[in-house]
Amino acid sequence: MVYSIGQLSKETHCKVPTIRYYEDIGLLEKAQRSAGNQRRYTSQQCQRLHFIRHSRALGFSLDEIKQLIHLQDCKHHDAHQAHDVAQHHLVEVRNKIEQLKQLEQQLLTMIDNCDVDGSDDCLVLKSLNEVSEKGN
Amino acid sequence: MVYSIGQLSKETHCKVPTIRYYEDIGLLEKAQRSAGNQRRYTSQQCQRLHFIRHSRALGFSLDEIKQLIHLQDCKHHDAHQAHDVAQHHLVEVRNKIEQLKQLEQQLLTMIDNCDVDGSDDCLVLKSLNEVSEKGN
DNA sequence: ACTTGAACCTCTAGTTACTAGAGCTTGTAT
DNA sequence: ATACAAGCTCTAGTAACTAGAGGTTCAAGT
Repeated sequence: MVYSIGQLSKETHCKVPTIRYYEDIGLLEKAQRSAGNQRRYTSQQCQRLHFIRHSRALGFSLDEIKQLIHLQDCKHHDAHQAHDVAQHHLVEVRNKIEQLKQLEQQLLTMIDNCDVDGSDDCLVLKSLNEVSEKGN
Repeated sequence: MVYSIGQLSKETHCKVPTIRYYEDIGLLEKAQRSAGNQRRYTSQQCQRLHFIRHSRALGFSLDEIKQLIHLQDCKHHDAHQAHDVAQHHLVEVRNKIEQLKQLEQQLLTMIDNCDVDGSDDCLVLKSLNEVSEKGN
């Protein structure tokens, strides 16, 4: 099976300029070209792009994905390196969730305070104007 | 009270280049200048920068903050517009939390599967290679 | 008054992960 | 043979800053 860039795009739900971008930064190897200089992809490359998109959907950065791909290509890697990358990413995701939950609470408090008040001024603005001496 | 940019930076925990950046994009009004062309800030501007940093800490985008500032400056605004901006932001934060929780689950599953297996290959890579037909 | 050095100035470019557009060429179907 | 979709390259734009170069000003100490 040989794919044009448009076909690959449909297959992987990855936009055409994004595919070219991945090639530019060396995440996808340079595609073969047709007689007229158009990109032609193999199933292997399609598989790799699936891997990249799947990883992106899980929130891995392009840099992390580069590492994962390297681990895949390097036969003699430590079995647990990919595991470590994933583990590290999990920790980051959990931190992010914690941060956002705190944020949610602060927003809620702000909005609720405003609801209680029947006055002309929205307390949201007042609340944002209060200098929080706590954070850093 | 008059502040130099460095003093303002300390007061607000906002880096110097960031303050200049905010001025560039029109989020902070242009500062007065000393005889030697250095920026001089008033307490009002300090207050405004506090407002901006506080809002950023709550995850508002610079665009949203521009709206909030406009609401503050415009005397005859609808009392609930700022409320709406905050409410909308809250929804976004909650969506983000939901997404991240799903992500956390997928990562956990991936990592756990790998732990169970005692083989040479880390299943994290295998897992990322599986084409998920579900997502879009 | 003079000197030193920290803090300031402007301007350009880099970061992440793409996206959009201009202007041109190729592939394919009729 | 011709039309037009799809491809090509290259540049620039997005968000929210950050870093660096190369030069100027301020304030404190002598």
